Amino acid sequence: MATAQELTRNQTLVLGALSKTDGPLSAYTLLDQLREHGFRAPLQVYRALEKLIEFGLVHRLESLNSFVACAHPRDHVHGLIAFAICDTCGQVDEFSDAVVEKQLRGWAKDHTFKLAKTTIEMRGTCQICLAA
Amino acid sequence: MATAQELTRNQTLVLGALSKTDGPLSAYTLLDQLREHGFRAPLQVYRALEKLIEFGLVHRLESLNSFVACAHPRDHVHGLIAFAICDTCGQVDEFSDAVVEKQLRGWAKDHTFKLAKTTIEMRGTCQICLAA
DNA sequence: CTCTACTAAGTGATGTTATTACATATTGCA
DNA sequence: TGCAATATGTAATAACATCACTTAGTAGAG
Repeated sequence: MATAQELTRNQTLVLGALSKTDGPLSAYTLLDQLREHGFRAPLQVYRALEKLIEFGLVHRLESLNSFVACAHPRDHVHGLIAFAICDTCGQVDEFSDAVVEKQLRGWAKDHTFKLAKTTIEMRGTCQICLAA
Repeated sequence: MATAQELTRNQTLVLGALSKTDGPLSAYTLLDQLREHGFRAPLQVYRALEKLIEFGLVHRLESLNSFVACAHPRDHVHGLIAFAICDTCGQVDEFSDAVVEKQLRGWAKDHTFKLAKTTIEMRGTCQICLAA
């Protein structure tokens, strides 16, 4: 499997755009931002995203239909990841919780459910926006 | 706030369609099923869903862009709900886990994050499909 | 070296999900 | 009755995602 060392041009461009942005971006926002680099069609973005997600460099936020660069790309195998998304400013906080992971894996084991992927997304208001 | 006793015609139709179906339905599938009852436009479905979700009678599955009838509509105030979704047969298992809820609420408290809504969705293969 | 198989990329069309904007109707109640 | 609030109808459009087909690059087998 390819690693971060061997990203293609399109993958590099998409990851770059996500990395320099302080929050999630939709596929079409990415497309618009990358038009100046030659992107013409949604599929160019979606294909790059698919690989980047596979590599663990990008996460998809299901409740937002958007994408963020992974906050901890060095940790090759971080377990289950949770997100706290501020509905006011759009900031995303990425974290892991071993207890939550243990509980959910336990449920899956108890119910003979073969877990492929888990989504945990908390929506609300972040500290900064609460203060403002 | 309205309760299950006072659903409008459209809400009743949408909830009925979801209830008699053994799995999640998309808004447009609901629309198609309800055309014979006079539905003509997506908004009729989305507006009914919005209210039903507010009433706690329906849940939205973010990772599927679909909707399911609540498995425990009697429990007025069940806490945080998690879903196990079989990617093979589409079956959805709805459950609560007090420990998970405690952990996530704890994270929110520690980070002064005002929690509005939490999504937990596990994707994988259910027991029945594993056996098959 | 060159054939083949595989992976990546380009392009247009299309499919799917969700909302905006505006008009009309119904309901609860002073 | 008449007002306010809620619900509904309808068309258009926006936002998100994939399909089908084509072309190009790249790595290994022979």
